[in-house]
Amino acid sequence: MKDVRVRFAPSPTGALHIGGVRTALYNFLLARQQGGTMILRIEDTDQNRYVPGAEEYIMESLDWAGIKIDEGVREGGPYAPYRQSERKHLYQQHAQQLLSSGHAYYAFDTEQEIEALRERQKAAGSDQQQYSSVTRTVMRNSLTLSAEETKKLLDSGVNYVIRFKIPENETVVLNDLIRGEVSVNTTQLDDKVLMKSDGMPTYHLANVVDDYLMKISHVIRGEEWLPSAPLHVLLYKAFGWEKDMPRFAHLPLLLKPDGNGKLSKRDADRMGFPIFPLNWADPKTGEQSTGYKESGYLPEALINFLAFLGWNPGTEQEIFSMDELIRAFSIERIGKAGAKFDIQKAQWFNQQYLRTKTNQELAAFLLEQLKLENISCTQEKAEKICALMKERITFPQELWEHGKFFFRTPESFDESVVTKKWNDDAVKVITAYRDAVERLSAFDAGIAKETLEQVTASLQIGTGKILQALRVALSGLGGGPDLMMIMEIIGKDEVVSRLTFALKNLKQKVS
RNA sequence: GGUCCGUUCGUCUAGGGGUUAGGACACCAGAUUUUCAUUCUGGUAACACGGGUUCGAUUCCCGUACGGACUACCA
Repeated sequence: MKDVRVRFAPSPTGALHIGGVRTALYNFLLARQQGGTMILRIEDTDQNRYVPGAEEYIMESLDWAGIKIDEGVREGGPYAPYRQSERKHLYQQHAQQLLSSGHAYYAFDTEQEIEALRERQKAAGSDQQQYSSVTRTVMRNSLTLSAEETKKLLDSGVNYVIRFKIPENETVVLNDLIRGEVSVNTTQLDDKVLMKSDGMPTYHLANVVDDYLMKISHVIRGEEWLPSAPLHVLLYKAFGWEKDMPRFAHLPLLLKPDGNGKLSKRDADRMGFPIFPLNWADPKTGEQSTGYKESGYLPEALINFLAFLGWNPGTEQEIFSMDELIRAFSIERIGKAGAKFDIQKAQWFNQQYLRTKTNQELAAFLLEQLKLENISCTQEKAEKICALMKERITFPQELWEHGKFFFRTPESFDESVVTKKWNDDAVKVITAYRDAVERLSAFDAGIAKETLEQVTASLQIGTGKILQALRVALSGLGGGPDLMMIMEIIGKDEVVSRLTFALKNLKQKVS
């Protein structure tokens, strides 16, 4: 068996779509598992759609996701260059080869002429595509024109394209690793443009030439390519590369969470989740998009989630590290049907991965957030807070969002808790407790608790009755981590001052 | 319209000629947590439909329906 060489081949027309990340991932998993090579090829043959920065964005996104590239524009490699715009001469050369072997021809038709053809076909009620084995005989091309006329036209500098001459009435059989045998008759295929009038190849030519030249063993790509795969097979045949043709695997699509259809940026925006791995500012429209990274998703969680969208190991294990995925992955276990994108599942994975982080790792997130808020905090205190918050959050930013009270005296208090729990007993206990704490010389969670119990015992009021009131007085919230630990972290002085503040501000609530 | 691909709980899916059709997310309930979250336990919930083949089909075959992709000098 030949070496496994796979490629991820995005075109730099914007940010990398999340579906693209999954395609890259599957390629990467196969490569790593088989000790093969992962290639990143930039398919920038459409100059009109080129977006500056997109290429860098793609590479940064893959870096973040942990998808490592072995050969590519940045890494180099034995088959460089890896940017198609820099391989122009190769496509020219190969197109010439097809021309001389009779598998391709020049076509001089203008846009208007093609449009007219389309109209005629439509009027005739034909299902046939615009440029085919029957219609090419009535168009202006090197098949209908004499050699002299063709040469004259070529020399005159008029626009022309090179089209593939689809064989007549032949059944093309494709053996897809995921879908099995897919066959189509060539009468259904049209004479696709191979070389555009600007001298650039189309995807079809470039992809086949490059995959062959780069010795790609497996083409793993989205299902949207399935309809043109037979054309690619025909191209391999025309070049005489049939025996070196890569294996194909067409991945099921990622579908929108509700309704039907391919997952789009619109859907993501509408449902309020990211579609791109990293933040992206569209240089053309100026539109800003928030990425998975910036939304607080951990790369390992996203990867785990994505891996399971269309693939599963056949066991009941759900949590897989990249290494485990590499070991367990197989193309055979990729499903055929499209997978709806369920962001809730992604959140669950994130939560799972977040709690495997050490307090130290989590503290880094918190400290970073605090810096933005201009709040200083020691490493030790941050770690203590993280230990307390870890099991209660899904995203790292919630360390701050749900833990603001560790750093800021609450200015408002949860109304429903106040209404239900702020009563005479609570005021009595909290007043006495505040005074008792004030007299303390040492203070920690244990002492805080002991002191509280003494106070409630002497007032003959159940601790449980007033705990919620104490919590809302200290944090402003009705829920949260262990109250005694909160007090330990904010410290004695802060406890006293918060209680004083609450007592003063909530007094009027007592009925 | 045409071509191709697909269809198991709401979602991701396992399974496969005879199963109580399994798991996970989500949802609901109970327990624990004197709060909230976590955790634990339990629960609701699926083989698109119609014909075959077969002793038997959700599983194999053929249709139908539905859905999707493609149908550019875009990838």
